[in-house]
Order: sequence, then C-alpha cells, then structure tokens
Amino acid sequence: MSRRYDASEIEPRWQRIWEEEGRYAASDDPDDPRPRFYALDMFPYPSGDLHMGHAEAFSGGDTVARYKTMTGHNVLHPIGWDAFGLPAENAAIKRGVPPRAWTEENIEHQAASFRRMGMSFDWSRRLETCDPEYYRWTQWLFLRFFERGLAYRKSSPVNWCPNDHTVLANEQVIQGACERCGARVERRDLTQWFFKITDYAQRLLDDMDTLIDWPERVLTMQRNWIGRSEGARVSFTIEETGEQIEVFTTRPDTLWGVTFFVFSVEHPAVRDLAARGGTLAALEPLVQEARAASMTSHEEADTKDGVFLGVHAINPVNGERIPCYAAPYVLMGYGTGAIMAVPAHDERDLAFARQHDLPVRVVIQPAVGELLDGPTMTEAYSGEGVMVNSGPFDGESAPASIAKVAAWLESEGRGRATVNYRLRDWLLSRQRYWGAPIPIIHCPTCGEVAVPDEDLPVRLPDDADFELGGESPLARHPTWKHVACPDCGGEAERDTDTMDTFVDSSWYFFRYCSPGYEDGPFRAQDVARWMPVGQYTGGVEHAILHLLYSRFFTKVLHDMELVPFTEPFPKLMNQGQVIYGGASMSKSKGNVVEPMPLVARWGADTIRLTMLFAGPFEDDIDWKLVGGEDEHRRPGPHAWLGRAFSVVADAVEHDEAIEPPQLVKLVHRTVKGVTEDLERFRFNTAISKMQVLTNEMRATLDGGGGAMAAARALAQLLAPFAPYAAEELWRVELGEPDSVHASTWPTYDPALVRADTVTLVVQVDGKVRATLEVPADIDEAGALETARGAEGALRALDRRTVLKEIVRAPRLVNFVTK
RNA sequence: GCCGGGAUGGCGGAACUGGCAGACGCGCGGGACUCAAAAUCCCGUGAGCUUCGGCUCGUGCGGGUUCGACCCCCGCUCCCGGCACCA
Repeated sequence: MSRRYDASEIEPRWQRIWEEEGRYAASDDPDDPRPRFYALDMFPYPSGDLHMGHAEAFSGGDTVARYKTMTGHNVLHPIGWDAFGLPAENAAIKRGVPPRAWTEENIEHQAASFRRMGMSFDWSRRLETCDPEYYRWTQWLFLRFFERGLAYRKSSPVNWCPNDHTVLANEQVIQGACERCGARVERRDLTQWFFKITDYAQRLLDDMDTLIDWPERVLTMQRNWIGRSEGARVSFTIEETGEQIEVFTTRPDTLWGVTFFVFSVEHPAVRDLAARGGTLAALEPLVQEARAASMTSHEEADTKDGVFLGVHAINPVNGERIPCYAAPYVLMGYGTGAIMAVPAHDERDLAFARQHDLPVRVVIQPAVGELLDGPTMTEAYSGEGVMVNSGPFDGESAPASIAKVAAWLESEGRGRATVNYRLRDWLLSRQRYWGAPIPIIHCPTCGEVAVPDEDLPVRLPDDADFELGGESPLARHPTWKHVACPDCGGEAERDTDTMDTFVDSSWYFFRYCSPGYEDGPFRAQDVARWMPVGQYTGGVEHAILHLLYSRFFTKVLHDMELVPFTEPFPKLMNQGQVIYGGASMSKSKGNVVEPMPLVARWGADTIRLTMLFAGPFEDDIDWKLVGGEDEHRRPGPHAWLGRAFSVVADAVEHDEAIEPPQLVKLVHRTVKGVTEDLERFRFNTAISKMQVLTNEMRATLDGGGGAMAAARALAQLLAPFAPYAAEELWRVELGEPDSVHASTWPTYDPALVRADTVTLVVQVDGKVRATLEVPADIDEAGALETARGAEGALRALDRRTVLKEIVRAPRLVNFVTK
C-alpha cells in the first residue's frame, strides 16, 4: 500500500542532487525582480562538531530562509565561521596542533554536518574570520576607527585572566570570573587598546526604540548595560589641601543631607590625602584587597568597611565641614570614584554611618504625619517627599525638584546637571596569538603609527611558540615584530597584541554581501541592497556582547558614510537553549546529547521537526522530555513523516477519486494557518496544523475519497521544515519535474477558508449548556431563536427567569438569570 | 535588592481581539493484525460524581471588574534568566 519512509536513503540522495543543481545561491543580478531577503544566523564558533544548540538555531533560521525563497524572495542565506579565538590556541598548547589546522579541521566537520542537516546555505559566500583576506579588512576597519579617534591606547586597570594569560573586556567577566574558563579574574594596570563605544552610548540607547522586533529581555539587558542615569556633578573642596573633588549624584536634592564623604580606595587622590591625614597605614590593607579583586566585582567587600582619611571636605551648598573616608563600597569604575554620603536617604550610606557613628540628617520628609528621625531611623528613605533643612529649597517636593536644584548649582558655579553611563570603553587588546594582529607600529620617534593600508594584512606568523607564560607568542617571536617605521623609516616594533574576536564578529554580516571583494571590506551598493538584515537568528547569550558591538560598528560605518542605515538587525529572534533533564548540557554532568548521531539514526528532517515542534522557538527545549527517554524509540515526527508518505502515496494511487469539499476547505485553512504561523515564527503550531491535515487526509482516503490537492499542498507546506521529505514527496511521489524548494508557496482562497457553519455555544449564566452547529451567517435573532430551542438550555432554564440575553452571533448566546 | 520572562492534564505544549480550556504530539490503557514480537492501524485518556441523560470542580495563590476571565486590574507565592554596593 505505502512505501516505508527511509530517511537514510532519501536524504543523502537529495543532498547530492541539490548540490549538483546549485540551489540556494543568492542572486546579485540588479535586474532580478524579486524582493531581497537577508536571512542571517549567528555564525558558529568552530570548536568540535555541531551541538544541539546549533541544530535548534539553524533549523529555525533555515525554515525562515526556505519559506522566504518559496514566497518569491531572492534570499541571501550565508554561512561562515567565527574562527579566531582562545580554544584553538589552547588546543595547540595541549596537543601540539597548529591553531589553524585545528580550526580548519573543525570547520570542515561542521560544514559537512550543516550539509547533512539540509541547510540551504549559499556556500559560495562562506567566510572564515581567520582567513588573511578577511582579517585584512578587520585591520582596515581598525585603522579607520584609529583615524577617527575611536581606537585609542590608554593605561588603565583591566581584567586579567591568569589562566588564559590575557586581558578581558568587562563584558567577558561574569561575576568576577573569566567568561571562557571560569578562572578568578585579577586586576592589572596595563596599557591597552580601546574602542570608544562610550561616544555612542546615547545613540545606542535611543535607537533601541526602533528595534520593536527584538525580544524584550535583550533590549532590557542592553539598556541596563548602557546604564544611563541622569543627575549632577558637584564639586567638594578638601579643607586641608584646597583640592576640588567631584562627585556624581542622581539625587542633588539631598545635598543638604550630606554628612560625610567617601572615596573609592582606588581613587587617585586617596593616597596623598591619607598621607596628609596620617592614616596611610590603615588604608593600605583595603588597597591591597581591592587590587586582588576584579575590575567589575567587589563582592568580597562589606558595605561597612572603610577608613577615615584624617581630612575633611566642605559641602558647597552649606559650607559644612564633613569627614572623608575611603571605602571599598565606592567603585572607581563608576561616576567619579567618590561620593557624597547621604545616610538618611541611601541604604549603603546609612549602613556605613551606623558602623562609624556618623550623623544622619533627614532632608526629605515623606509626608505630613510620618516624620523621619535621623538618629533613630533604621531604614534609609529614598521615596518622594518634602525637602527640609535644605536652605533655599525648604518646602519643595523631592525628587521633582532635582532639575531646579541642578540649575541652581550651575548658576552658583558649584556643579552642573549631567548624564552618567555605566558603559565603559571596549577593551580590545588580547595578549594571545590566534587573532587579528593590531595593525599599529610603535616608533620611538613617531609614536603610534598606522600600518599603511597597502601593507595589510599584517599576517600572523606560522611559526609562533604557543607555550604560556612570560610574553605573548607574538612578542616572543624572534623576528615578527621588528619593522621599519612607515613614517620615518627608523627601527620600530609592531604592536604584538591581537584583537578581541568580537571585533571580527562585529562586521562579518557586511562581508557576506560582497564575498571576495578586494577593494574594501564590502561594496557599498551590495550592502545597501541586502541590508539591513531581514531576520537575525541566534542565542540570547549574545544579548550584550556581539549585538551591542555590532550595533556600534554599524553606527560608526554609517558615520563614515559607508552604510545608509544605523541598525544592522531590525528583527532578532532568539532560540531557546536545548537542555537535558532540567539542566544545561555539560560533559561533567554527562548529559550531553549530540545532534549528528541522531541525524544518522532518524534523519535530519526528524531532528529538525522534533526541535521546531517541541514548543515556541524562543523557549528552552528539554531533550529528555521531547526527545524521549529511550533513544531507540521512534520520535513522533518520524512517525508523522511516515504517515505523510503513506497518505500521499495513497492519494496518488487513487488520484481519480473525488476530493471532498471538507478536505479542500481544510487545505485552504491549513495553508492560511501555516503561512501566518511562519510569519510569526510559530513553528510548533504550524507543524501541528500540518499534522491535522495529514490525519484528515487519512480519514478521507479510508472513506474512499481523493486527496491529491491536499497531498500537493502538504508537500509544499512541509518543505521549509523537512526539506528532504518534502522533496521526495514532491518529485518522486507526486512526479513533479522541478524541486519543491523552487515551487511557489501555495495560496489560499479566503472564500474557502470561511466556514459555512460554526459552533454556537449556548450558555446559562456563563456556563456552557449546549453547542449547536449553525450557519456561519446566522443573525442575532436567528441565533437567539436557535439557542432557545437547545435542549440543554431548556433544562438549565427550567423555572428560572431570563433577565438578559447576550447574543454574539454566530458564536455565542448567554442567558442571564441572576 | 533591581530589571525581564514565566507558572495550563502523567509530559511538551495549544487556546489569535475577554466567548466550547486542554488543539497537535508524547506517554499510558484497550483492541485489530501476528505463532509471537516489532512496526502499522483503530478506540479511549483533566479530576470527582452519575439514575449514563448528565452534574460538579478545574489554567500557581487571594481578591476584583464583567453576562462571561488562562486572557484585564490589585495584592501575593514560587520558578527561570540577566545585572548586582551603579551613588
């Protein structure tokens, strides 16, 4: 009756044929009339083979790309590799394999797996960031940033990973530990390269309003990371030295409540002040402790710790003399590294005040009748209220008065309104080998000199020594760094650091538009045609790092007039994680499931469908629950594909049988539903609708009816999800000459989608008492009439008085009796 | 602590604008086919009660709005994720 569904035979056959046919190449023909669509997946990092996360993300991305192709778009669906980075270098150290060899091997492995998965990539645009023809342009972009003052070198305290022997960006430090290896991050003072992303803080924030198709959580994370706060800078004078020290505060309305002053222990003025006040010995341990901690996290410190510096500050608003402290709870990395302490209205200041017996003065009273008392209060009050003890501002309501106070400070020359951001400049130097060398030459006479564009790329030497310790591999290389200065010709040295790999990944999506272009990173007209990206798909782990950096790069390129837009990815879709047994997969837990063995066992289509059917794309998938406890048990989607083959084969066998109108209508409804679901990336419900169609086809065929139109629609609707099975159904079972993936997405007739009859629900007091099939175009009177006659309603209404009738023809009638 | 997202059968999930809660699938139970098993197909499957007609309860908890609430409002609990002394 029906042939057996055998993915292991079907899939490799079509994979080969598709490659011979050269499908999936995007057209750069400017006369191609089709609208363009750029379907982009976050490019993978080549460590080992594909994992379940890749399988999930790329299954979704490929479904979108294939759907867009079938709906008449000229689709750009490229693939490449984020190929620089530490794991390659660590593998080299551990196993003696050169980083390039290790990387290439993994890439070939992953590329083969992607092909096996049936991904519709345009392989002709494939790129790798470790290719000199790619990093040449990474370096070129660095030099453009350098020219514009957006790449600069400075000495600053930085995060140092003692395990990976390199510095890290703030974004790569998670709770005081290295994002990559988990080692405790140390603080070091080093001279390093930075990108001036802080210049773009406000634009990065403002333009988020246009990213309406981004997940809310990603926008929130970026907003928090940029961390804009409005407030004021106020200058305090140190009584003993006459120095002016600035603080940043979001609450200038509490200035009259300042009772002490606190420096970060790392504040540049602290040592001298402590020396002056005779408290250097007490300060020293706190300084040492801070040094040991990372840049971003001081979690070891207690808010109550701190030492008196022996000096005093003068409050500019009332001339009061207040003691100065140094304390670890004040961060050097935020604001000015010094704060005015208002213990009555700030929790941390209050804790410190109580510990050190400092006065607490209330300057905001909440409301009449609930007066706060400084000496006895146990909780700081940061809410709204009326200003008291605040000189000219007594009686004003706070914090509404902030703008007024800031204006007053400015007119008095004691401060000014300002905006502060948490965002720091992007530290991009890495003291490692496997990255794009920073194209700068340090000349004893000319200083920092850009490598001339024509000398790019600055190539990595093949014969570096990767052993850890001492200097970085490039610094240690016997000849590599020695060059003549491009300006004066004198002896000079190359910068021996490489760039953070996030620099490579901040522009790869532009390169896909102009693969192999030799006169720049991309051709402006190619980018203008293809971009911004139509749909970007990838993991939420890039919510801050990659996505913020790429937005920054795009804005800089826009300012350079190289691209006509300011946001690269207007639409973003985050797939959920694939976990196992409620926990993320990890070797140490022994719960890692690999996708490729499952593909070998059940076929790529089944694995793709299992992932997309398991739930909403953005939700996590627990493979233990959806993949089945027993790996030998046939997955549900595999059984469904088997049924699909059997119904299509039956339909063909009985193609002379009449296709009943209910089935034809269901086909149209299914086309409509699947189309709408795809537009909203609701893959799970799209698949369920196809399953309903399959079930109905089975029933129809069993009843002697035909199902040819349904079979054709099913093959086409299935194509974006299960490309191999759909192709087999289309070309082999249905005998179509050309690929299903080149066919035009089916359309539906709205007249056929509309139902002739609908279910009328009859309620009594909101409870369902009967359901009746009624004509879809029934009017209110007819609906009411019909409902009155319903048996269930009559019974329920027995001896009750109907007070009101709610009629919503044709769906519902509700009799209200009380 | 702050911010964001959640909580629906044994399980994954569905319910689009406030109108039949549980689509579809998994699992489980029963049956057909088979010497048998696997595969496949058919039927059943929220809970309790039932005179087998139905009835009652049911979407984390407590209130509210409404003819009607998984959906809207107020107050909680718990879970997941992010940030975390941000002045």
